[in-house]
Amino acid sequence: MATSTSPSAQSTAPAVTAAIQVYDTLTKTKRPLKTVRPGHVGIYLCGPTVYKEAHIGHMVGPVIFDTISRFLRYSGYDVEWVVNITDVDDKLIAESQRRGIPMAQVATQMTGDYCANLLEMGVDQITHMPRATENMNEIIAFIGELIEQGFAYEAEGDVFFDVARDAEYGKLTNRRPEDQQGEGGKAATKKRNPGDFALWKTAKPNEPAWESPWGQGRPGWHIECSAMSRRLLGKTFDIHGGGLDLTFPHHENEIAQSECCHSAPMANYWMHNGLMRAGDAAGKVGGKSDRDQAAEAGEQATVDTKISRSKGAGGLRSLLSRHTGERVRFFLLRTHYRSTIVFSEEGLEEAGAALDKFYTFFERYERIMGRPFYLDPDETKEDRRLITRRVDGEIETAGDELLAEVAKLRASYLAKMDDDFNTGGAASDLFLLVNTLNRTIEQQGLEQGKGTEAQKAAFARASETLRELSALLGIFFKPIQRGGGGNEQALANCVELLLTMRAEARKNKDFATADRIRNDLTAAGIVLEDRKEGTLWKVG
RNA sequence: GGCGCCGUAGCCAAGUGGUCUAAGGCAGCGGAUUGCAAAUCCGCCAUCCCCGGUUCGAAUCCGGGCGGCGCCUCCA
Repeated sequence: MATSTSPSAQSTAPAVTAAIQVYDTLTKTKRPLKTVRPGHVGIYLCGPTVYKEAHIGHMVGPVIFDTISRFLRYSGYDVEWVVNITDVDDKLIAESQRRGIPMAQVATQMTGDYCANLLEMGVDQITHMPRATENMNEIIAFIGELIEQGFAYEAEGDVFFDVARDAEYGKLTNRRPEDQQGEGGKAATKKRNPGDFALWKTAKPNEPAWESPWGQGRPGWHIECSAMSRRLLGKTFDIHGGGLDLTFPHHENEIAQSECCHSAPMANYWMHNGLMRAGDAAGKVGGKSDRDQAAEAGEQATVDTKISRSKGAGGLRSLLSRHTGERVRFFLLRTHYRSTIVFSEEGLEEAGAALDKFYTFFERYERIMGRPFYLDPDETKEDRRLITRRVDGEIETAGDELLAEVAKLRASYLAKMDDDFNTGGAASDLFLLVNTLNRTIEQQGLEQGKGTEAQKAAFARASETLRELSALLGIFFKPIQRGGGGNEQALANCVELLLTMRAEARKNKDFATADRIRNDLTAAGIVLEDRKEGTLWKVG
């Protein structure tokens, strides 16, 4: 496969890399990314309906698209990424009635929860987060245009999209309305065809409602995405994303609305991430089989709490109390975004064990270089979005063996990212990179201060590449938290005291005492590491 | 019933026509190092669900099985 990752090709190439391949669900093909506007990528990702706290399944899309955004920006694109917030919908109304508070309050609370979780996961690339209720004029106007063009009709205060008028309807998921088994739902009697879907729903008493040409009501689910994507990204934009479960009916209907209205493609690439499922049972996390199981169990509690108790996959908040956001993010990115991810506590633990390899290296780096591997927060706060550009990360090997190897790994890593954002494959190169770095430390005795200046410089440059590449996955930005609270100094003093005692015991070959101190410290959560230069400890 | 996806070592997982007698991680096993450990380094650990076909050549393409999963219900 042709890539432009060789150093010589890069230096003369334009700012934007032409080698990025994207898989498109609509055409079922992988093809080079060609954007509507040169150097600019518009991405629309279907966001959450904010009626309940988020679970881990809701993070899959944001994490992968955050990573894609980073990679595109790094590759020279100006990225505009929209994630919508659905803050008006049947479930929101139900939740507000159950809790006896206004729908808007539920939405605000849950949007806050969602955003807090995003930040915890390192998702900070989003450009716009438009809310449906703040785009009513746009939505109503869009519906009006569809009616005007004959693609939609009004029926007793409801407005439906007329599927029969769209010759291409069903092209995304390869289905025809007449093959479907559904009977059209509650509003079936008002519809011309069972497959017609609501653009506008007339309000029942005591429901939130907006004024429209068809009376008081609220928008249907799909129309907000057509209206808001047009407002922010234009009639035709580059990438539309979402979970695989949204292909039908949601995305199919978005395509119908937007493409009938504009006689133009809605998005040039449709990207769908795989769903997450629970490890011990069938069904995706939060999905149908979960709901069925909960129903069968006759639980009083809502279906979603049942999921959290039975699968351990419930509220993100509790998950993030057991695992760092970085760990969860890495767990998600180790699998290709189009694959199903099987959720399990063990899988998360394993991701953590893998990350420890890097954390250990960062400590070695600090001992050698005398400064943290992580960038100073002040250095990154201005533009944490982009640590470096692809072209700036090119390595001058200057005949150095280490740098030559690092350059090779970097090229391999970038080639995998170029190929439909293969984060799992790319991550493997990160492990090879850290292994190379560790080997260099061993061979050159860098921790004993033995290396030459040139060797140290090469090591520093190679480490810089590790930071550059890991930043693309959105990991290793901030120091990991070890120890806790304001007692850190006191803890350190106590441990140092015990280490002094142990050192004396070892000097006297009193290994029984030395081992007892180490074992008891281990039991207390302090892990020791004896080195030539002295004993290191950390809260493990 | 219709439309799709998936099946690679004990586990997770990349690869989707030759460089694959198949990456990487976790676990495990040998060795170096260590007073013993830990960490690190070196080494070991799979012929790709089954059967048939296409091809000079298949984990990769086609057909048929078996097994798992999703959508067709306003679920990311």
